[in-house]
Amino acid sequence: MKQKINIHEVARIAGVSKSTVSRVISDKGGSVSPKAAAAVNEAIARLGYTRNTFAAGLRNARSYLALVVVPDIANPFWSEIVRAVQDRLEGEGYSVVVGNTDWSEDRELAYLKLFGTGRFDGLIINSVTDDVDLILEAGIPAVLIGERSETAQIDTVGTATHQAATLALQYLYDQGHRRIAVVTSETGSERFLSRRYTAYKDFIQAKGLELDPELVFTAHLSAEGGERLTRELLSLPGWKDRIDAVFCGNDILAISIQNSLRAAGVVPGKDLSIIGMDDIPAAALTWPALTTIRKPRAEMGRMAAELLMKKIGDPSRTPEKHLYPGTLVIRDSVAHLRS
Amino acid sequence: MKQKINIHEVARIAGVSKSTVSRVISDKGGSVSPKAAAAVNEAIARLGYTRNTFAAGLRNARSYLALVVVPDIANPFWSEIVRAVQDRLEGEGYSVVVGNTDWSEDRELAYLKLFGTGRFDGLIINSVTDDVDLILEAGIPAVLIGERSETAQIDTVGTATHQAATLALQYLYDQGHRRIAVVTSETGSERFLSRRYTAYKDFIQAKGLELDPELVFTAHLSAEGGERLTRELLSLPGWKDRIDAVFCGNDILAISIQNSLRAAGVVPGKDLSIIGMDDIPAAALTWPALTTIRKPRAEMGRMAAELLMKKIGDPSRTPEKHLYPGTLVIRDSVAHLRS
DNA sequence: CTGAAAGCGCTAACAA
DNA sequence: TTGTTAGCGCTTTCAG
Repeated sequence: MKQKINIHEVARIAGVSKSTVSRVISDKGGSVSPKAAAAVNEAIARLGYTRNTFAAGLRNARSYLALVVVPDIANPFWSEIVRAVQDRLEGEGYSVVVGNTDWSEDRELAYLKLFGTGRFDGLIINSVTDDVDLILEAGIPAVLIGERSETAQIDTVGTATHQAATLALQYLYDQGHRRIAVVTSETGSERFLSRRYTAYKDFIQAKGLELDPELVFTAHLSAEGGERLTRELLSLPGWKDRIDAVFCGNDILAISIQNSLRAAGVVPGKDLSIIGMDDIPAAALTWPALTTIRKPRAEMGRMAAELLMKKIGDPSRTPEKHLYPGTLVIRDSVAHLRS
Repeated sequence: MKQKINIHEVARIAGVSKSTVSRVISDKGGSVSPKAAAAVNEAIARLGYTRNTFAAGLRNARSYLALVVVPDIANPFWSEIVRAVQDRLEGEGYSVVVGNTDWSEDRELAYLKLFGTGRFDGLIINSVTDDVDLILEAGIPAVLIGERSETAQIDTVGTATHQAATLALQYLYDQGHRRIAVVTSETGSERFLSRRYTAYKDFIQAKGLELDPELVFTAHLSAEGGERLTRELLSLPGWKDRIDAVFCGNDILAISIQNSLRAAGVVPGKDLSIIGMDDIPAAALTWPALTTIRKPRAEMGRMAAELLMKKIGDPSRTPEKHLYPGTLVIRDSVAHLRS
């Protein structure tokens, strides 16, 4: 891509100066006569000129590049959010780099370091460590995805975890389940764990049920985590009489548990009810189809992108927090008990 | 991120000239005395200096940014390849931008256009359109993933589709299957379709079987495509006597077909055998677990990254073509027939 | 509304 | 082995 055509060449063809060309291409509203603008645009079109991002970046310290860091890009929940971010940001002239942490703090730190090289204008992140201070100190224009941090200092897009969890639990309850196990993330911050757990505890109490600590599990929110958890669950003495439903941290986990259960001769949705969270596409394809809580992924991604644009445009802006409610998607993985 | 610390400042602290600092940080092997190098490195560490990529890019027309374009990032097959590319390239000081085409030619073209803005040094792509000419003409340093193009003009990493397909078909044959349906991609180039189809045709002929055109299906290689295909398949008059196995274009499709079949009361792996291709993680988790052909994803991604680095380093290099063989992974989705 | 001119931070000749 | 110097292409005062 030998690119000899630069702003100077465009100016020459259009019969104006470099400055005028610059004013036209950087739509900052610099005053240019319609005639001059037209001439420039024509020259640009004719030459197939594209502005050199390095030179521009060197001047305005803008890379038009955003970094999005998620824990698991192979999980459709995240890939759809990333997609939404991409769609929105690309419309804004931005490119998006996707980072995958695999729930690893080290990888997350590596991405934060990569950000430090000054290549990116902004960051959208679902933090594993939840180390907001690091981001705040570095003065990085960032948007958090996930309702983890309590900080009001930083723009956040998330789901109302407590509401969503309660929704799931209430449905299980309505179907006659009373002995409900809960599985939360084994990675992630204490705070995060406690949010889902808090909803669980609150619910148990509100219904006047008894909280059995052995019914509170943690797992890696992945297919492998589901297999491991199932083994753990089935090895609980007398589990059949102690558990009639499992509320899972996400769909990937829920589906994996379903499969593992069936492999062990337990029929999910009949012998044991399963409810997930996220409503990834696969949830509708499993056997039985998974009952779960849907989160508005596209909307969340779009909003995250939106907030980032605003933040980059005005770094001193007061941060906003957008929490979206979950909705119940009823399928076949929860049995109806007449208790 | 006010970054006042530049090469000049480093030079001042280290007591050398800007050039010397530049020589140290761009490890091109410019001759620098150990003593000077040490002083520079110390100054860099002390000031927390990171080189301004725009300025550097402006000089050497290098962005240290690579674009990877795949058809479906939510498919673990692709996300693992991307991961491998990332791992390799990040070690080289590169960042990776991931593009998702959704099998859409328009989106692919949009990414090619994005590349044209000069932001990227290189491209790794699984082309939907297979429009290699466009890439070639633009003189883009690129590596193709997938065995589609016949061109020897461009570096390519892929799987030996014919070999892999034959492996699958032979296994079905060995298990006693004689009426084998095949499903290839409905999108993608004619050439691509014909490659898998050719293997099928060759196999049928080699075994002296009769080719039934109605057993040749095309589908979108996705979960939705699988549902649709299953309906199509089950509506084939007398399918029970005409098909005893289905060879699928990829695992996502195969799994979806399994689920759809079961929903229709047909037991996969018993009433109808299914064999996939890719060996994505989910293949081991389905019910029944999917028999499939494994492709060396990580190795392929690593090699693609490798080739791209070489190409960027020396654009006039003769392109290489690396085709990896598939291996059979036997699980439970293929019945053993005593015919 | 437009043009001239001064760099942004870095690298690569070229000299020393 | 080192330092000096001239830009890379663009934006942005500052005059006009």
